[in-house]
Amino acid sequence: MITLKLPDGSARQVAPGARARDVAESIGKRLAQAAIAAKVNGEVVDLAREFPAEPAEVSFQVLTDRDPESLEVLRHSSAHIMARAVMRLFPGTQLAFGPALANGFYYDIESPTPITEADFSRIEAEMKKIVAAAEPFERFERSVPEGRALCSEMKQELKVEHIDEELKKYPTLSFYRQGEFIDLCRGPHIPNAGKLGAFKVLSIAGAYWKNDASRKQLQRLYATAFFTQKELDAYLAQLEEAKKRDHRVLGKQLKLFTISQEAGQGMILWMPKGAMVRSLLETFIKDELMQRGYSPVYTPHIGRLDLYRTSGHFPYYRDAQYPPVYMNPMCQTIDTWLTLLEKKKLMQEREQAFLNLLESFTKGELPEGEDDNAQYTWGQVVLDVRALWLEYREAKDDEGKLTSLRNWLHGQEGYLLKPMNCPHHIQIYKAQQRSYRDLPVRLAEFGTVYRFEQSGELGGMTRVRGFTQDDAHLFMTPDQVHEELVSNIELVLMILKILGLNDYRVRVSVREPGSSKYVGEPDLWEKAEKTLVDVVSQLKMNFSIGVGEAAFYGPKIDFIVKDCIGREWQLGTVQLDYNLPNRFDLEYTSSDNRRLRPVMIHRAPFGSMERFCGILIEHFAGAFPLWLAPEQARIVTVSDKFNDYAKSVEKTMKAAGLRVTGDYRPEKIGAKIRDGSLEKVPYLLIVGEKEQSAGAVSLRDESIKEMKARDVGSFPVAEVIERLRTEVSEKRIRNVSTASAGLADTEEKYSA
RNA sequence: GCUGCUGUAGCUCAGUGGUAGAGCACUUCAUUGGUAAUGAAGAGGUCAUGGGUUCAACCCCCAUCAGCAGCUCCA
Repeated sequence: MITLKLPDGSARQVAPGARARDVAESIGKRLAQAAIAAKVNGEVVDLAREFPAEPAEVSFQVLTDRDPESLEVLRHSSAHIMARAVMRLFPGTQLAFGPALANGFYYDIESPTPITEADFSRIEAEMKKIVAAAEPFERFERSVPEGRALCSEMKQELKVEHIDEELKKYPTLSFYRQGEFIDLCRGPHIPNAGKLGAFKVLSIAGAYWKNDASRKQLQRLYATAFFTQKELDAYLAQLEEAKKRDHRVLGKQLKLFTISQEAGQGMILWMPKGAMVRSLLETFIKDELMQRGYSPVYTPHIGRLDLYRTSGHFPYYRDAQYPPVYMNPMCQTIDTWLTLLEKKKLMQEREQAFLNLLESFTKGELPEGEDDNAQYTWGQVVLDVRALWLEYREAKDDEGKLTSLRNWLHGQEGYLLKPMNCPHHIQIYKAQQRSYRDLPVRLAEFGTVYRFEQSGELGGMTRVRGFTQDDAHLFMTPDQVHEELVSNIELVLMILKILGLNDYRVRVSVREPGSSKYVGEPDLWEKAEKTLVDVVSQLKMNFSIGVGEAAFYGPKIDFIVKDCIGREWQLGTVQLDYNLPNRFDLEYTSSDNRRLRPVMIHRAPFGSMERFCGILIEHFAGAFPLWLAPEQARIVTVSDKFNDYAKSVEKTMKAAGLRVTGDYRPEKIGAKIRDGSLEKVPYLLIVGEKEQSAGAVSLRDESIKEMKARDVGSFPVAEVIERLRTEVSEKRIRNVSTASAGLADTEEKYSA
């Protein structure tokens, strides 16, 4: 006999081979009816699963629609039901994977005729039929060869491939049958399709087979499912609400920023109100940094290619950069030539074309008189090209050709739009002799960088091609590292706290073992990674390890927050770097007069101003705290008889350092209040007969939820000024809603 | 970059193979109103761009650009 320990502490005996469903029935009929799955020793299993003889004692729980695990089971089963419907409507469909997600599920498929949004209603109708039939999910097992044969027989080639690549190491394969539909699947599943209360097919998108961009692209059908229609409706309503606070929507409505097709994709144009918010944030952090011993610096937006060859940015991350700017107009072409040769993709025909081009440049007379290219004369171009042409023809093999192209390009003057600020800051460090007494040197700059993100990645302010980091580089002795790390982590935490951004997680990002995308010696990496883990552990922070998330020069601690539609974004970052000091040969003089290598910390508490402000817009739903509000108060006159008094109030308040405007349109007061409210002005100051005679304003606080309670009474102007100034200096947070706008957050926020 | 969808007035969106509409916003006039929308009139568009099909294209086809969803990527 097997002993089951139930959640209420009681125990039950069952014979081996008994099913979870039998136990549920023996406990109660209603429980059995409500049962979705069971949990045995922490593992969720089918109700029909038989208890094995071993172990003799297990914990046991019946899961009903009230348990969160059940929803996951339901959604996974829904994926099967959806796949079954698709198979009926699109014969010959290949199935890949169909897992449950935090808010729904998907199934990756490949159908002979592509599915479009227009098919969603048909798919849903077919699913309804399957649900109405309420057929059971039946599990059965096969040996690997038998299972493979079964998949092959069903013409499910992707499943066969998966068995061959992954599953063949297991002793048996499990399948689930639902009517005519059989799917290779680990389970568990709901007892029958009738348990699916409400569902909706949401979207279709491309997804690579096994998440590998080099493999074929399948169609991924997204949907969601719930036990009741009411829950589904609530979820869809939440999605709608979240959309309204999307920073792209609010940014337009509140005139915070714009992106113009003419200025270029991924380029944020800060409008006056957005710029005000950013400027206030910058001032805030700048003041903090000055107190913490940072030195502000300024560096240009472009830098010589050699600088970035030394740092490693240029060679390591070509794909993510704007192409370099060369003085010689031929360089772009030679650069392409070199890249093709490096990637062994230079066809002979193509090579000949390049050579012909070079040769054509070496011929002909030089133009007489004034040259119309001020940066690089034709004479220089011809001489340069001729030198390369001669050398390249001499090259005996690909190696020789590569060398000639490389040497030539290295001799050409070129600039890169800077992808990072560190090399420039390093030059400032190097510009003078550094003693151990000077360290740590902390150089800070709001540095604008440019990265050529793939076009499909761009969106709003959170993923852009030009952005400004609240960057700083700290140069220190090895034994100062710990203290500097701690103080920077505290800075990030302080900022998040002041803004009420409490929904974040911490990740220690380390290198991917065996990957070639990192510079430096493994033992330095080892050391750096260990240091970071030690520091966050010591600070008793919850964190996860992000393998492969490190920067190419070192590991980092990232602070990641969610936007209102549930996507995660890295904001603050603190990075430890033993490599760039080596590459740039940085030194300081120690107390015993030796030349030693400093250590660097790169850190950006906001990450980028663009992304941070984007997240903030969503976090506050556009209603910024008073200290950040672009327009802190707006004077609303009851009629224009009071405009003169209102203007004097406006002047007084502006003189007191508050950002105040006046609405002097000949509109009715209700309309003006409505406009002010929609524009998320924190305070509206109503001015009419009573206020004018009393030297007062009537204060309307827009952060009060109940509209009728917003009128908080009449106060003397001086008192209102005092009140607002206090709120500003306290950086009081008004009206904060959760960053995820109530979206289900079933994932573990932290893992230790 | 890939797959799919979308692009009409400043904004949100209707629309038809026979050269365009609504609401809001804007301008003007009237109204001087006490805590979420006063009324009227007016102005405003090469229907993303470039080709093609057609007697005729905003509509159909192709390409490009951009946006959205997702995948891949993200120093």
